[in-house]
Amino acid sequence: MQTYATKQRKVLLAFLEEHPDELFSVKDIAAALAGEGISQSAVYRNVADMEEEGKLQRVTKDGTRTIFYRYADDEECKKHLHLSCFKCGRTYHMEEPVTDELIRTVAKSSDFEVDSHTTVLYGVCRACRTREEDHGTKEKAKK
Amino acid sequence: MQTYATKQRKVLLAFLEEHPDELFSVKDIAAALAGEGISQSAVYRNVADMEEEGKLQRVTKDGTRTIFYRYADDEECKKHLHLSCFKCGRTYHMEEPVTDELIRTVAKSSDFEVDSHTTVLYGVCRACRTREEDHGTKEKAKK
DNA sequence: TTGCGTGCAAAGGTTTTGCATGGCA
DNA sequence: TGCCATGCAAAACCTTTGCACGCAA
Repeated sequence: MQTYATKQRKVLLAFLEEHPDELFSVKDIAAALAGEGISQSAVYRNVADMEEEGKLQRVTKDGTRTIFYRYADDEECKKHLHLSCFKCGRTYHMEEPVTDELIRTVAKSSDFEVDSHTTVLYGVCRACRTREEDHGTKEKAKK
Repeated sequence: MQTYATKQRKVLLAFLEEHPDELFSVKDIAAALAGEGISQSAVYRNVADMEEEGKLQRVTKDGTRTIFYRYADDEECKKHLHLSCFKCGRTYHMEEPVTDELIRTVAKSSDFEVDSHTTVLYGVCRACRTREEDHGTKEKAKK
């Protein structure tokens, strides 16, 4: 796996490295790289490889049944868990000590070894909560 | 949404209630209910509704690109997070106090509100770890 | 030169939809 | 009776594959 560094792989990798923390479906990637000389099947094959190699983390997004990916080959990122806001789609990085504590806690209480590469915590980020509150206020004000 | 209690919905619900903690793809459900007089499209439509209503939790399973669902309408289950073992696929229920603590910790450290309905922690359960160790031992013994 | 990875197009699956009909309230 | 939900089949999508060719090592 990943024996040749083809032009297509370089293009894909470069694209992903330039957009860390963003979520892409295979389709998104194919569309973004449409002019770069990489076919749709090459995207599929490479994404599948990269997921196996652990360079991509799979993330789901609320409404759709589609699977999204996030570039996750950063060394630092391997040490902590990620938070994905399902309002804005932004990715947040949990602090390492907090991550470690969380993993230890679960290990102790449930005898379960959480895998930080596969696991993503979903919820709502600060920015989105604030925005909602504002909306709420405005809505009230209107009435 | 969910205004009529049709025969098909009852069948689907009954099936899911009988198999809590198990993961099903839409296809699995359609297959299991093949003889029950519910069409594939009805399964699709109902599953989509139920997911929106929060009765089903979406879970990913390693290899495949398929999305699985877990019945999650139990009142107790709404109070805690779930752990999904990616070796055996079993679901584990995190204790409520631990869940609360985890959510509080993340809220405090990252200002992020974890949603226990959307979030699933993936990893390896005790049983699977033990099994692997055994294998390891056996492998060594062989050499 | 060797053989992996690519592109293309076809095949294989999965999910969604339109429309007429049946069944719940 | 009035509508919502279903079934069926077609359409729309998405993903995988076979094969010949090009390119990295």
